[in-house]
Amino acid sequence: MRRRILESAKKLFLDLGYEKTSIRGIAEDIEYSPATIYLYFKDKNELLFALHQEAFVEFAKTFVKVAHIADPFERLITLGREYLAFAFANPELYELMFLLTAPMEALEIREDVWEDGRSVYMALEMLIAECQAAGHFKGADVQQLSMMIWATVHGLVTIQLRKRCTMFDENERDSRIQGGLDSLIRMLESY
Amino acid sequence: MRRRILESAKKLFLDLGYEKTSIRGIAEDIEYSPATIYLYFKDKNELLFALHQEAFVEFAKTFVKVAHIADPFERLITLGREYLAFAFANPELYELMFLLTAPMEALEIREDVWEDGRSVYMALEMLIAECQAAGHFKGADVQQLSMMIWATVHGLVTIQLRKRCTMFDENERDSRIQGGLDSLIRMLESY
DNA sequence: AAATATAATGAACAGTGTTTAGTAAATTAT
DNA sequence: ATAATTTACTAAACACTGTTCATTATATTT
Repeated sequence: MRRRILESAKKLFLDLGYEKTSIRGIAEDIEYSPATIYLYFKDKNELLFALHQEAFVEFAKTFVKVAHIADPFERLITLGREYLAFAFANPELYELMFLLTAPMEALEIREDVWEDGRSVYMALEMLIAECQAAGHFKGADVQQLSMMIWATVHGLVTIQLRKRCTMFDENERDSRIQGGLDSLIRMLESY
Repeated sequence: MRRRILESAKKLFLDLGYEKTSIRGIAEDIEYSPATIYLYFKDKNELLFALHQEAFVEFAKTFVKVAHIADPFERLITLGREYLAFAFANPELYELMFLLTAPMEALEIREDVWEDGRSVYMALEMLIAECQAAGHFKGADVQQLSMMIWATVHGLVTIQLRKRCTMFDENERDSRIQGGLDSLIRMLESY
């Protein structure tokens, strides 16, 4: 039953977005009463946290996708592109993972560590360390550089998802965002 | 009256955060009925859009604060630091400006251009063009670089505000974020 | 003074997340 | 086989949110 709820929630969330996905909507979709949801999930935040975890499973495939690339720097660049591609192909999943407050509130109540975020971030740090070992980023602090790289791609996605590139014409927004990524790549190349 | 509503809304929003600020709460604070709010604002989104505009007035002081710095590159670096400082000193204002969906929805209904965002972004672009004219960022595309720089600082703020640096110990989060900014500055210095 | 405009409201509507006492069905114990 | 217990589910209600609208009181104009 828990599975059914999650599948319905995911479907509605992807179709309608976060704000339009209600407990009642999910209950109606699975043809149960709203109170039934609470037999399986403590509250809505917990439900969204479960979806957040599932989104990370999907997202992890991005890392798998680039794993075959032998050169660490090439892998990093491709990962950056794949990160943006994933975010724009799955905006709702990206919101669940990195923007919505609900999942992190659920985690905070539990006083649990954010294992999904930690493991993905550590993978990024290790990749950047690998690049450095291969001769890139001379003299850079891996931790700082990792944060900077993540912040940049995350910022690009966020600016787009939360509609903060509307100062540009519609036909120019994508190229502006991609241009930001290109600029990052160029800087990393010349580091 | 419109002023009173805005002041109350701002106060409650800063005190309680976005999710806890309701039309009824504002109405109670000014001792009027909730329906009165709608005599002055079309809906909640419009109210939040008005606050969004006020937040930009505050934010613009960040630019004024660095304007006296003669060297454009120094000005840019200081602006970056002030950007983060502003965001962390005024998280709710930053949310209104750059994260919440409500203000942009109000703008979209109106089919208006995002003048606040545009003017601030253009100021950034001009500052970066000025740096380039002074000899920095050789060969860089100003538009791309501007987007990249904004995305980075915005990403850093967003990671913090939306609690996505909880994979780090609490006593290390600030230094990780600041480290990301330091990394950006270092890269800009060596560009 | 009468007519009109303005400012404000009580009540209600539609919707949201959540809780709880109760019920029906399934399972276990006697 | 019957009684007791457990499990799965729900109808109803609560507290709250954003919003609308017919109505009323007050101010202004004719």
